[in-house]
Order: sequence, then C-alpha cells, then structure tokens
Amino acid sequence: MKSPQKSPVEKFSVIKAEQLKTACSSCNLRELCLPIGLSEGDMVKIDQLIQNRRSLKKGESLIRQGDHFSSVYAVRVGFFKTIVNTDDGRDQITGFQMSGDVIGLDGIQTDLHTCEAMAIEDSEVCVIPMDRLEEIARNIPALQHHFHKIMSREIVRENEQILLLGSMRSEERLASFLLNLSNRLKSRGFSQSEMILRMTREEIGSYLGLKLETVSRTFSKFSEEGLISVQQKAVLILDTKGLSLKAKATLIE
Amino acid sequence: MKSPQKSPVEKFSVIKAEQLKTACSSCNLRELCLPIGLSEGDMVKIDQLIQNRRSLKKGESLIRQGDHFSSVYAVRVGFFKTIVNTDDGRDQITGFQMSGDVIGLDGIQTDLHTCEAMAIEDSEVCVIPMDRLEEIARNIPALQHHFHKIMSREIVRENEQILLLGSMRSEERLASFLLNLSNRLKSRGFSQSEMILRMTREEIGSYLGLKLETVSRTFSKFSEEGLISVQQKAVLILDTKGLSLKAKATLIE
DNA sequence: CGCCCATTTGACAAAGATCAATTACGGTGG
DNA sequence: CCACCGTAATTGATCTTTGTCAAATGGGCG
Repeated sequence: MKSPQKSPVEKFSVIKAEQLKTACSSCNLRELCLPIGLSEGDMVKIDQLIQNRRSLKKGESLIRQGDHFSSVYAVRVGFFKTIVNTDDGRDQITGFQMSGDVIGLDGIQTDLHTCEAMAIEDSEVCVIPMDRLEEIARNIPALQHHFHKIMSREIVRENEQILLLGSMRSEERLASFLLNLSNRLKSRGFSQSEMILRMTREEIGSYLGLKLETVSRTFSKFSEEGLISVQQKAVLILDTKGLSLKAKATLIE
Repeated sequence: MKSPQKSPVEKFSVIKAEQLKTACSSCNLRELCLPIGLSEGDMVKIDQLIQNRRSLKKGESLIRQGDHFSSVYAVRVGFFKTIVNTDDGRDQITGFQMSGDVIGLDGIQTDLHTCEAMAIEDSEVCVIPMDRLEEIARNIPALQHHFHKIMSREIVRENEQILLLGSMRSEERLASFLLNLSNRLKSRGFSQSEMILRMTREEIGSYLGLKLETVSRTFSKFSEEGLISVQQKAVLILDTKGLSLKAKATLIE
C-alpha cells in the first residue's frame, strides 16, 4: 500500500499555544486524554504541558517509522491510521485513531518510532513532549496514573486485536470492527448507527487481516441479510443485535 | 483449551522478602526488568519495591481474567503464557513470558485484569505493587522512564504480533516464532540454536493463529528442508539464515 | 465533464482447517 | 524398574474459507 498523497518534504504546521485560546483545562476532550477531577492548580500545570498543536492534511504523516521519539500526540480532530512496515514491502495497519486517542507510545521503548501514523482526513493533534509529561507526572500522581492507564488501554486494545486476528473468521472480524467503531463514535457523542467510514476497503482489510475483496463481499453479505445498509463509505447499522451475533466472540472484561 | 492441571483453590506460595537474601540490587535480572545505572541510594529504594515473591507450579494461574489489579509481576524463573478469553469459550494466547518479562500491565486500565497468566512450568515471580511502584517512580526519574519503556516495549511487541497475525502465512509465522524465541533465549545467556519448547503444539498454534496440525506439519516441513531438527519439544536450529528467509517479513526498526 | 481510483462481483485456486487414524512420550503405580 | 495409560504429536484425506485474478461499475475530485 502506497501513501495516496506523497508529501516529500513535510511542512510542519505548528501553532503556538499562545495563539490558541483553548488550553487543556478547557478542552472538551480532556476526559479522554487527560485526567479528570484535578485541582485548579494541577490543571494550570497541565496546561503548560501542551506547547503546541499540529495540523495535518489528509495523507500527511504525523510520524514515520524510524523517526526519533520525543513526544506523544493526542488527536483533537480528524482520523489517523497507524501502520507497521516490513522489510519486504508489506505493511499492516495496527489501529485507527480518532479524537481523544493517543498516538506515539511505541516510541518510548527505544527512542525510535516503530510505526507510521498517517492522517486519513484533515486532522489536528496536541503535541505532548515526553520529558515534560514525565516531569509534570512526577508532581501530579493522578496524571501519572492516568498516563499509565492510557498505555494500559493501548495494551488491552492490542490484545483484542490479537484475539480478532488469531481466532475469528472474516464475518466475525468485520462485525466486531463495525460494532467497535460504533461504540467509539457513540462515546464521542456521534450517532452509533450512522457512520461514514474514513478508510478504504483495503485499509479495513489490512487492519482485519483480510483482502479488500473479502471485506467488500462481507459488507454485501451483511447488507443482504438486513444487518446493515452500505453505500460505499456510508454505513448504517440496522440490526445491532444481529451484528453482535455475527461477532460472536467478545473479549470478556 | 482447558488448563492441564486444575488448581481449584489456589494456594499462595508467598515468600517474605526478609527470608530471601537476593534483593533487586543484586538480582541478575535487573537489566531486564529494572533500570540500570542507578545510584546506590536509588537501588536501596527500589529494593523496598518488592515486598514478596510468589512461586507457581506448572498449570497454576498467576492472574485470572476478572481479577482485581494491584500489582505487576516480573518473572524470575520459569515460563508463562497469557491468554484472553472470549464469551463463546474460545481463547487466544497473546504472549509467552520468560525471565525478566513483566506480566499484568493490562490491569492498570480498569483495575481489572483482562487476561489470564498461567505458569507453563514451575515458576517464580516478583510481586511489584503498583501503588508503590508509582510512588517510588515519582522520586526516581530513571525508574519512571524505565517503567514507561517496559510498557512501550509491550506495545511494540504486540504490534509485531498483529503484523504476524495480519499479514504472514503459516511458514512465516512459525519461522518468526522460532527466531524470536531463539533471540530471547540468547539474550538470557542460553543457547540460541538448541531449545526445549515449553509449550504444546496447540499453544503455539493459538499464539500464531494456526491449528495444531498446521504447526506440526510446518515443523515437519522445516525439518525436511534441513532448517531445523525437531524431536517433539526439542528443537535445534540448523540453518538460521534459511529460517530468516522463511520468515521474510521482519518489522523494520 | 472526464478520468482515476475505489468498489463490487464472478470464477477459480490455494492455504489452512477439519476429521480421522496412528504413533510417540512421559508420568504413575505396581 | 518397567508396563500402562492418557495426552501430545504426526500424518493423511478431504473440505471450507479466503485469496487471487479479472472485469465491470460507480463516485468523487480536479
């Protein structure tokens, strides 16, 4: 899979914090990406965490594999995919990130990023310098613990993905995917039944370990069975219960 | 997959730290599970982290899914598998852990463990209470950062597993598995060519998203091709280069 | 408005799963 | 110490699922 838009020399669209009125303390995403229930004083400290934001056009890479690690990123608006590449040219989408999700945690290990993060629609992220995050976390136990929860959440999410790839057949994979997306949209205040897919069939296929034709056929099958209505990227979930039955296996929590 | 040994009421084999001579500061695993290059004073603080150890017989569970989270565990000796269960009775092995590996990071997110960790041979772990770890980490930046690296390492490892499950065929999966195991044994000072597999074909299959028959056939194929020598659980790597060619795709780092 | 790319759908092939039978270990008890 | 039993592993035959190749259709963007 080649990147649809090639952005040879990346132009950083950095916005200085001073220019923006909105700080962390007033960001409507803070329940998703930063701790809730902090004191006023703590929130002031956390505001110092975000030095700048960055805007990306569809197709632009936030991180490339091999990049030096210095920051993690919180998605404010838009949609990303993260990809790991192999030395023989294959690649594998490991996740789709939307508002409130955190990107870049893979880089902490070796100070190098092992995966690429590309915007699949025009997006904006908060840049969170890691050294600063660790420094502030040392003084705010709730922030420290919340950051650990964020990393743990990523581990659990990947466990679920491993379960999906290791033990589900195509219909179960796609049904799980749709239900998961639906839940994430719902938790962000969007409709849980109507959705516009931000990704192509090929990208869904990569994420689910299937070929694009299989994804397409399975969409058609679900449509014939009255579970969903599909019109290209527009998907309407008609029968959540039926779809859950298709997904069958769900991680017990 | 049922647990081979049923341990109905788990008997905790807790060893008080006072009883053991070996502390973290003198543990030969500390490069794997705790930061290196700390000052004397810091090492003394870290010694206070490990309150006790726990021994497990083969087949005993260290963690069950749904258990309340309070500690993470560092494997001292032995071998573990971690499993996620689905509500329809399937399960999926998400990892094998050996000395120096850390288990239980999935529990931080919701204070509940989402996966089970079972000893697949007689084992011993250090119990690291999370609240204590966070407390000490606040005072030792190097420890704080090292813990983040450990979590990041787990995320990267799972990324690799997703790549394997999502894009490799059976031969590539098994070759990658063997090479990975070989590397991990080597880094622990064991032979990288001779190994005794601690897990069954079915467990390998679960981990690799294959059926046990496929695992067995692929072992036989590699053996016929002169890449390895297999005798049940004893595997000898005869041709690392050839095996690497089979694995083909490797994550670029 | 037209071109390019994404998507859909069909026909066929291949990888791996399933079902089944046989063999080889390893631990236990006589 | 050895025989036995149950489990693990191997191997074969067949079937299912998904991948591959190909062609047609449909949208969206410039």
